[in-house]
Amino acid sequence: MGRPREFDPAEALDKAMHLFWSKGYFDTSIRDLVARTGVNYYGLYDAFDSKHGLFLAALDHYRDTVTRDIGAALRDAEPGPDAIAAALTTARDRVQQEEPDSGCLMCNTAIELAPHDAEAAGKVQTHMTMMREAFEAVLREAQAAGTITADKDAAALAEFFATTTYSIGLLLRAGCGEDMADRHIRTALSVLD
Amino acid sequence: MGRPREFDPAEALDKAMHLFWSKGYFDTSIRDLVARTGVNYYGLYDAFDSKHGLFLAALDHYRDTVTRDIGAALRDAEPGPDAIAAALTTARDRVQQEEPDSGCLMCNTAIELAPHDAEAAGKVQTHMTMMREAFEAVLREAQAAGTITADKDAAALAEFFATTTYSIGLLLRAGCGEDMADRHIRTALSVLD
DNA sequence: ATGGGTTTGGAACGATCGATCAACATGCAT
DNA sequence: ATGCATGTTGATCGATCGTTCCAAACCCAT
Repeated sequence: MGRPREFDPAEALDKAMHLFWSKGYFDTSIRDLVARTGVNYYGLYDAFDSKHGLFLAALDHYRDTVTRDIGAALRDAEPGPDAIAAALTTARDRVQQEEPDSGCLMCNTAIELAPHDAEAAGKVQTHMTMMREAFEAVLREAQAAGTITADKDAAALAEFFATTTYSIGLLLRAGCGEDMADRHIRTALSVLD
Repeated sequence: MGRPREFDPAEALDKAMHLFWSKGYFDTSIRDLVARTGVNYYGLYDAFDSKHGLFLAALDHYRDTVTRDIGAALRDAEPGPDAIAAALTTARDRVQQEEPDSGCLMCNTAIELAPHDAEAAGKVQTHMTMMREAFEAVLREAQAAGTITADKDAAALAEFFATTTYSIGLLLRAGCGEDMADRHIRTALSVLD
């Protein structure tokens, strides 16, 4: 009983994630978050404990939405170079449908917080590992199917493409433009030739 | 006449650069800078105008030292795959001799400030262009000398390796370790095969 | 030796930070 | 209809932010 809350925590988290995504952790204030989410101070603290707690929740939400879409694009295609290309271009698109120049939240967090925030660093590491494993699974399937030559090191390639996904976020956040991101994807894919 | 200043602005700038490099812009306070440089508030403001001015000066100083070393490694080697490899491994070393996990100041700035700070974004763009041009010059020489096949797109490769240099900073700052950076370099170099 | 001009060291400013709290609003259980 | 538990609202907290300022320290020109 008691008064029911007027906001939807999931919706608030999504809005908070987008703000952190655009402005980063330090440059986003609680007041900014209150304004963006429409949720009052008490509600935010009740649901997420602290600014830091809200940020960690936003990282999880990012993994469950944006990263999920990239993984889906990777697995939906026939295992081979096209699947890798689909994942990378999906990363580009998924990140560009955001406010311009937001980049990738995980990449942004890796740089802004990882060296000085163990919890955030852990989320980034987990994310990076997830990406690497997803790429590696597809690469091994592709090698089994013969769409990628078997003499290549699948583990090393998986790491490389996971890092390339981050690089796309980096390029877009740096304001280099979608064209440069595309050229980077094309060149990166040539390691499969 | 008047009392002579007790500190060397160049030395102070170098110390400030290392602090920004490690902690980023927002998480570094003027008080931190005063403590690290040993220079008083007045001296810092007199020499660099503001925290932002000091940061921009630090970016220039970074270009003139760290980036310069990478460019030197690139040009000192025989034009070809080895020169590219030398530049990338120098980037790795030059960045690792810093406090662990500092990464690359330009890459860090691209992500932390570029979308919301036009001046910082300009410095990053200039830096990126410098790197790209340096790689492109060497790649064209290598193609002329025959150490890299002439059918490859030197401009696209130059962009790719400039981005790869940033990626190395990203990996190291994310705490992925030097081994992963090495594997990334090795895989990236395979686009030249 | 002394006066004038500059730097030093750190106190102080207003603004804003993350976080808390108390007064008020609200809706369910009775 | 009433009481009570919960949510809302926005003022407020102490800390810290970037920046400014001032008195004391200092050196050089005279």
